[in-house]
Order: sequence, then C-alpha cells, then structure tokens
Amino acid sequence: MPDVLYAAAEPTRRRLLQLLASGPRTVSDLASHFPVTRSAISQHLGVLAEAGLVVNRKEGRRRIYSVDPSGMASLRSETDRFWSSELDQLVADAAALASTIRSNDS
Amino acid sequence: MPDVLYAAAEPTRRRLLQLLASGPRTVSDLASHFPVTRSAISQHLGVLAEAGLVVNRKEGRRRIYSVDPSGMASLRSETDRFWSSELDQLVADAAALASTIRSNDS
DNA sequence: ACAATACGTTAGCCATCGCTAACGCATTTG
DNA sequence: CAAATGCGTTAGCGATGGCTAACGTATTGT
Repeated sequence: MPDVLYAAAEPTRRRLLQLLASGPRTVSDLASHFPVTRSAISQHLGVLAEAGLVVNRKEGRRRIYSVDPSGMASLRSETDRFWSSELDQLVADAAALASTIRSNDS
Repeated sequence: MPDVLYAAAEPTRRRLLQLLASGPRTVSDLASHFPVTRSAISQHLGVLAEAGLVVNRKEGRRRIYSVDPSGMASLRSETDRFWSSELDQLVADAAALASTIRSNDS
C-alpha cells in the first residue's frame, strides 16, 4: 500500500489522472498524449492502480482505465490533512499582503 | 525551479513543512523530530528552500527556518489546479455512494 | 490459419534520491 | 585564546525511479 500522495505527485501520473477525470480511456489513447513509450504509460498506470487511484476493466482486446473515486477520495483527505489550519492561515495572509502590495502600484 | 508539488510530496519534507507551520524553528530543533541525521534534514531543507517553500535567516550561530507564505500559496494553487471540477465531482459522488452503503448496514 | 492490434512484462540502463560519515566554517562560551 | 555549538557541504553508497527495447499473450480482423 504505497503512499497515494507520493504516487500522484509524479508529473506524468498527475496528467494521467487529469486525463482520466474526463472519463475512461484506453492505454493507447492515454499514451498518445505523452512523448514517452506506451510501456512507460502502462507502468505508470500500474503504479496508480497499486495505489488504488485507478481501476481497469478488460473490454475485448482493449483495457480501459478509469479513476477510482474512493482512492481519489483518500488522496483528497490526505492533502486536506496536510493543509493544517496554520498553513492555510499563512497562505491566506500571504494573499492578503500581495493584494495590498498590488493596490500600492503607481 | 523544481516542481513545488514534487518537492513537498516527500514524507519527511511534508512533516517538516507541518512543523514549520507552527512557527519558525532551528535546524537542530527540526532534526530532533526525525530518526535521521541533522545532515539529512539540512539537505531536505535545502530542497524546500530551492523550491521556494521555506526561507531562513541567520541569527547568531543558529539558522532559523520558516515557511515562505508565497511559495506555499503557489503550492496551494497547483494542488487546486489538479483538483479539476471533474475530479471533485467524482470524489463527491464516491462520498455520497459510501454514505448510501453505510445507511444500508444491517 | 495468419496478420494485426492492444496490451502487460521484463531486463537493463542511467539518473536521481535519501542517507550517513566526515569535514569545514562561523559563532558563542569558558 | 581554545573548546564547544550550530550549521552547511561533500563524497560516496545502496535503493529507487522513469525509461526504452524486446518479447510474450490475448483478442480481433481478413
């Protein structure tokens, strides 16, 4: 049970999840959006599946991947747990300060 | 300019950011919360600094690290950009389905 | 049956990562 | 002044990561 956040952090896998957000896709379809081999995409999908973020069903000779909502929910909760109230506060203060600076532009 | 999300994903660095959320801390103070060497922590802090997530000021012979609010804000925006409306919808549906199942418990 | 398609799997390469051990540099303390 | 403290830096090691090339396996089309 690998760390979902760690699995989702890799740039290629992030894009894969975003592509799958619009609906189920085949491996070749997904691979066509990347400069790397289909094999590489297949391995990335394997990592995502192992982390519980995607599932796949076989349909004829194609394998169709889709997002696993429950896995994504646990990813969501883990990121929410990271953004503690203190961190949120810091970010909010930074945003307020930035807008103050902007309003001082000459 | 390394990928902020990738830099923040590493477990030790995540905890470092959470520790720093409660306020500025010295390197030794931070290192005391981990099973690894102070050198390792120092290098992790270097990665976080390079990603713009933390800053440090020298105070006597101690170096005090704190969260860089603007860097954390960009991390925040990048995670928000990841959670597209489609992904949010999937997670929300999963939560609704889960509660439906729970209410069917015997 | 045979070729083509849509995959997964594996070996192997090279880069990166996290880490420790050892050292060096400034700063404070005695 | 010398010793101690608080750090950064570096070399080097083992492990992991992402990738390609090559091959194996179902499944479909002709």
